[in-house]
Amino acid sequence: MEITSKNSDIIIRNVRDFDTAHIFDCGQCFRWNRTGDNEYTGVAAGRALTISQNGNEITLRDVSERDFRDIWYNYFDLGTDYGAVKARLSRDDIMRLAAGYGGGIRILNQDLWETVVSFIISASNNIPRIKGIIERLCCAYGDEIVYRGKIYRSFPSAKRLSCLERGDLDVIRAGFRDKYIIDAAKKFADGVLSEDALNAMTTAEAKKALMTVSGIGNKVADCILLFGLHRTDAFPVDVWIKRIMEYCYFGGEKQPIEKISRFAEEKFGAELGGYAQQYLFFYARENKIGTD
DNA sequence: CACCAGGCAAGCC
DNA sequence: GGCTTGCATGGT
Repeated sequence: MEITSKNSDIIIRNVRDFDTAHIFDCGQCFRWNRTGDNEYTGVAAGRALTISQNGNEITLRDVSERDFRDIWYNYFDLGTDYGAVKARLSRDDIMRLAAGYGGGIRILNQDLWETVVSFIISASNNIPRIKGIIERLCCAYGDEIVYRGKIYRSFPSAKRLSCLERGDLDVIRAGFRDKYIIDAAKKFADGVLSEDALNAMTTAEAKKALMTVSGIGNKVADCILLFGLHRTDAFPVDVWIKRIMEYCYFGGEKQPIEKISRFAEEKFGAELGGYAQQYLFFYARENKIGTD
């Protein structure tokens, strides 16, 4: 992997295990949209970015070297060897298939607060609508970001949302989830929960702490652990994972979620669970496993 | 137009 | 402690 700066772009050559279509469509993030051939534009960490890919060459448009080093390198998890992750997972035949199919997936290092709210919104919802609600939330309460002549909006802070009153979230049409967002905002703004404190905890402790927020249950907590705290031992079991696990590992027979979680823990272990989950989720959704 | 979506909390027994 | 039900809204 070689990183160079050209005009105001950052170019990454000979990148391996990186595919924007896989990364942005494996269900981990909600603020990236296709804006052209092999091109996506999104907002993260208070910055907007257009990224395009041509084979194993990546271009980040109008980005300073400083922002690349301080923000995007880590955001795209460029320091992790996904080839090694896939090699270890591929000792299992099913995982070899899934990891081959979504071979360019990377688990982004996203903002904790944004993942907290995003996955609270995800409960009993579909992905297009989740994206719409989050976009309306940012438009209503995020800060303006000007990038390449267009206006984008940052994800609003916990402090900003914590002082909202009942009804202020009507405009985002989040349904019954609006009260959960406010509850989470108050806990994070007051410091009852904080990233530093959560980072100091074991995964099990952090999960328990997250679940004190109304609207964060078992599954949403696992998503926050994996996507917001980068705990790759977390293995969120949603309807898609449940279906593909039943289909692949249980002869198509229905299983309780708890049993699937235990099976994954034993099979993938603490180090590979989260990665396995992403490859399976992408494979299941792209191939509509279990929907007919 | 039903059905259901990356579930959860509250209310039951 | 396990099981059932209501929840807002809109995508398919």
